[in-house]
Amino acid sequence: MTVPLTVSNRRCDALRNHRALLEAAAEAFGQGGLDVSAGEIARRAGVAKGTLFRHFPAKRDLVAAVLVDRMLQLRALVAEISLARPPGLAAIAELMSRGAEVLAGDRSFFDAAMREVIVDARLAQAKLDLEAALDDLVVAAQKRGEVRGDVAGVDVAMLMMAATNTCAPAHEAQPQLWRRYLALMIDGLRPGGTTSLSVPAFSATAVAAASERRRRAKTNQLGAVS
Amino acid sequence: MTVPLTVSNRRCDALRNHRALLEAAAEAFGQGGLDVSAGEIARRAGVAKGTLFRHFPAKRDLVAAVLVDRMLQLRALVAEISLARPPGLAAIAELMSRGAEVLAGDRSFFDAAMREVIVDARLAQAKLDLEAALDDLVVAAQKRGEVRGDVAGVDVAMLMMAATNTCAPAHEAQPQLWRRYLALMIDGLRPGGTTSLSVPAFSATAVAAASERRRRAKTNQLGAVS
DNA sequence: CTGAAAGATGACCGCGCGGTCATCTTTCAC
DNA sequence: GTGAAAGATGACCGCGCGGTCATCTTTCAG
Repeated sequence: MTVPLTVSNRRCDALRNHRALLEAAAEAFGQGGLDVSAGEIARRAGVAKGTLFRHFPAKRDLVAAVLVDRMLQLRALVAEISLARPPGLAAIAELMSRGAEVLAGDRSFFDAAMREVIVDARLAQAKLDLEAALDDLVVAAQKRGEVRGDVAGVDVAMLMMAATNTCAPAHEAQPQLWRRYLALMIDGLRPGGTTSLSVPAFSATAVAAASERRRRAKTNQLGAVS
Repeated sequence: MTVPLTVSNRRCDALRNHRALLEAAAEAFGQGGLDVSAGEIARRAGVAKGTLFRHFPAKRDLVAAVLVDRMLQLRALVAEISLARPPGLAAIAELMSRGAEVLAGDRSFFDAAMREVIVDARLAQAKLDLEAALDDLVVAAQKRGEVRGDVAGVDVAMLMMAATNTCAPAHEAQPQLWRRYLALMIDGLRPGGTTSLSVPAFSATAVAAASERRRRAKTNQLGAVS
């Protein structure tokens, strides 16, 4: 029996184009948000539009792939900081700072992409991994009394996004602006806060469930008409 | 000489349609963001598409008009709280909470609209008024030692937007989620923070200048080609 | 070297958008 | 009541988008 020598069963030119498309998409989305057209991305990657849609059947698949890359990048950042630093608020502050740097480079792509509810198995897994790693970091800091007890890992991600997204319109004029608001938010993580959080943290599953509910409602409505 | 009896020199049906369009646009943008089409807004207002473009020559003029309304609403909120409460962090906290309620109802419209650099005299004036009122509130709280000395009025607005915009994707599933992050941010406003802000606050003029610079660069580039 | 399969190509499609305009309707001063 | 001007109308336009497909090109096992 024959065993393939290459790990991937795809042709080498296909692999090259796939990588070029991902790279071009990451750069284009980072500069212009989700409004960058598929044709423009194909042009930047040096391939034809048809090739793009051969590798990514719909635009949202390309978006999902770029998002997965970003998630893995953030996940690696958490791992790096967890190994290099004692757990605590300082480690979380460094993570937020360097993580926000990544997000700020994306302009509003990350934000815009999160608004679309994208169903993609790898993306979901990357999200779960990242959130779990963040939870570990937060729990360790809480045990040392450096972070208030009522926050979770996902809150750290939300605050990073809050700082970078809100400053995205000013990115050209004030590229470091997000640092200002991130600093305020980090101080808000200290224990001794006077304001009760009063609401549970962001929940991706709750969002997905609501989106699904709305989809079904719309489908039923359309079905009743016809 | 004849003196007009009506304050406006427009016909009464035109006034009615103008108001209906503004109302429909505010509701539609609040539900679906800037992507809601002009045709859809006209339909909701009960007029034809041509009528919309008679009152607002371009879609961005309609957006600007709705934004001005929101700014005035927030401005009135600041005035109300300034009169009803002693100045201090508690007053700012209430303002942020009630202001964020307004913004959260808009979903991501406010956010999306701020990303487009809209040149509109009345909008610019409304922004300045709002910012000045916020500055007064913050300065008073700083004098009482309840707010760290290195924040400004515009920071309060930025944090309100940060909390609501970041939670906008979850609005359906967790309509109160923004309260959680707003609470963290308010605690970050207290004095005694360990993190230096290190960057000046958001500046609308800097953003406008950068946008203008980019526009001129692009124009020159196109001009050189032809 | 060869041929068949995998991949690349770009002209093409339908759609819905922002915006226009010739034509019809309403208002209101006189 | 009347006429003229202001306003309302909706068919229409050009555009650029996401996505398709018949045709041509490249790869690579045998």
